[in-house]
Amino acid sequence: MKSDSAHSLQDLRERSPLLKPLNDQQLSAVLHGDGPAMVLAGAGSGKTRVLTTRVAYLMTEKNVSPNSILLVTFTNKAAAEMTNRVQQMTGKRPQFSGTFHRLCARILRQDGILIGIPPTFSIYDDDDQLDLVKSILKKLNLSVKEFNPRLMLSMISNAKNELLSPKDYQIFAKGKIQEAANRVYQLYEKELDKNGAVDFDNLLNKTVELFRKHSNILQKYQHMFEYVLVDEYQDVNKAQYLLTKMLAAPQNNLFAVGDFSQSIYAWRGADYRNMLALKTDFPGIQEYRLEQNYRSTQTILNAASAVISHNTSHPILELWTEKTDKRRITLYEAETEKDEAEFVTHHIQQFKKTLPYSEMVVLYRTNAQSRVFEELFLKYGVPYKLVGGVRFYARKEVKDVLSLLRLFVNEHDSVALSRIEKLGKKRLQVYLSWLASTKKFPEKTLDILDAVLEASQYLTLYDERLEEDAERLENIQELRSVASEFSDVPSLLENVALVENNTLPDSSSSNQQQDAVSLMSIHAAKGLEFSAVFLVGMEEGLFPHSRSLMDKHQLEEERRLCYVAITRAKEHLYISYTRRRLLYGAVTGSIVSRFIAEIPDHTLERKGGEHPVGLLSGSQHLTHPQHISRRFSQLSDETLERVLKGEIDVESFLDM
DNA sequence: CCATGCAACATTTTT
DNA sequence: TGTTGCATGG
Ligand SMILES: Nc1ncnc2c1ncn2[C@@H]1O[C@H](COP(=O)(O)OP(=O)(O)OP(=O)(O)O)[C@@H](O)[C@H]1O
Repeated sequence: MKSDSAHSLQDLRERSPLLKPLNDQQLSAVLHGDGPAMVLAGAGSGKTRVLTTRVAYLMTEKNVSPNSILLVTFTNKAAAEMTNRVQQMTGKRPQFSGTFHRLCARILRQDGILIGIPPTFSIYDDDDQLDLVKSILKKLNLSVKEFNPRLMLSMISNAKNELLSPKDYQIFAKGKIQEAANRVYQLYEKELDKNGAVDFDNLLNKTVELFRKHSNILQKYQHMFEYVLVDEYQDVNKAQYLLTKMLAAPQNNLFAVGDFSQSIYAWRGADYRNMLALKTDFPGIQEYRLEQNYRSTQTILNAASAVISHNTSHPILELWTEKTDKRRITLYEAETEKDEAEFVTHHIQQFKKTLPYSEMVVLYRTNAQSRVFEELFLKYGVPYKLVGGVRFYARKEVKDVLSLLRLFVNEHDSVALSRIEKLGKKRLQVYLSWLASTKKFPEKTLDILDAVLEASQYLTLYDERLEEDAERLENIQELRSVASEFSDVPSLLENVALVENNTLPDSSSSNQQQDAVSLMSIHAAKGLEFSAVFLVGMEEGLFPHSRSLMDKHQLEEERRLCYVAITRAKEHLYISYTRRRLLYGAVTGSIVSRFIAEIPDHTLERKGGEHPVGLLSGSQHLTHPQHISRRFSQLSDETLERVLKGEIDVESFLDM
């Protein structure tokens, strides 16, 4: 198959409409026969196109049953998009197409009982996890002042990402903080067990455990999934790596696609070196490369590649393009974040003459930055769509109602229990006895939800005449309408836990429009593309984020994030930063991001501010000594703490 | 036992 | 800035 000459590739393209829109490199990858393969390719080179086309090709030309295809991606959105494309091409959908977490949830519902996980298990999100950690700290008589629950949780999560069980961790834990984390971890896992609950990390880890302990179950799934295809492989963690390896065996029909330079999830255990590990674990693996970029102009690619070339710890894949549009990247120095947003809004309105809003996006490092843009968009009537941010399902009233439902499904869920208890002991008692004494519950999900609301008298907590309460009640209505779409409560709960940060589909009219500008974090933009990209807030401390300045690897991850941001743009790229910015309510002087200095000058066209870029322009303005010194002392304290705990090695500490 | 108010506090990124 | 937790008072 792989020895096809260019001539017969052309033949194939002629014969199959499916294969027509592919270049030679893409086509060879799609046509890969059996056995392991990986596609290494930079941004916009058609990795996703190759993946979806290969699935279609397997199903139509190779007579592979859709039921034996496993297609894994990292977000539900990407999964939906891929499923769609495959369905358009073939009219069929793979047996499974979704995230690792969803796959694991499904497997554990089915077979988790073998390792003590009941089919009714609750899924704990980070709020639930934090609640659990806090309650354990209390139980252990450890002060939350001394042992920050968030820190405890992240240490536990890091351990889990390394697949360290509580027993394993016990051996490594050294020093006060780690020993405390160790004690918490031991209890934490016990509590999860008792509660019949699984946290995000355990969805993956417990599935690995299940496969290791019960080879017959593993075999069942191996048999089911003859072909395993994974997108964004640079972002798999240890458990995900093992899962793909286990599931692909014994035929090893593994097809992994990725780009080192787009690895942006190291902070949650992802490791791009897993892509290199494939070469060791599958010595015969066939490697494909795609080098033509179809998305961006040469100018944009030049900028992206100049930035990423400052990274030294991973390979960088080359790209070229035929889009030779000479338009330069606009760099704008804004006075304040409001000025920045005005600038962006103005240009969006200009672009509207030639582009739909949906082809424009504002990208930022942190979700908090979306606020000013929302305000100005509202003011100027620009329709927008906020992706991510304050999660609908993280809102208090929504979580409360979900906790009521969780208790309905799983009475052992102590986190849900104490949440309801906070609403009043009596209310909890009444609710529990209703659960215990009711013989027959309604059938429909929505009817159950309504019965639950009635029994708990939850709605009486709010007064619709108060603005704030009215909004909460509205959110509950929204949840009701979501509920009505599910056939049973467990699947409602699972979806709510696993579906990524859907924004509140609130009533503000600008949210309802289909043609709208997107507002999202760079992380959320991975895999997407837009004609016009506004990359905002390019300031030291914000991007790269202050919490990553101390470690070389974290800084490189920020740079990869910058690469991802730049490469989202098809034609127009606007980059901006401010001279001073409101941070937690206080004015702070800003410093231009170092990444801007890494972009070649000739690709840029400067607007705003008269000061040369790359200097500390604006920083002499309006500095607030208190604020700055507080932030700096926090930084060094925390750094020191991490060095002491061994999270940062001494060498890189001295490097800083 | 519960509601209310104020102060401290914290903030990256998300499955 | 928005939230969360704690202290106060009913
Ligand atoms: N052979 C081709 N001819 C024309 N356009 C193509 C071709 N291959 C891909 N494209 C287009 O290039 C763009 C980028 O493709 P795709 O999203 O698959 O790239 P990617 O490598 O997955 O990108 P990223 O790494 O950013 O996720 C898409 O708009 C796609 O339709």
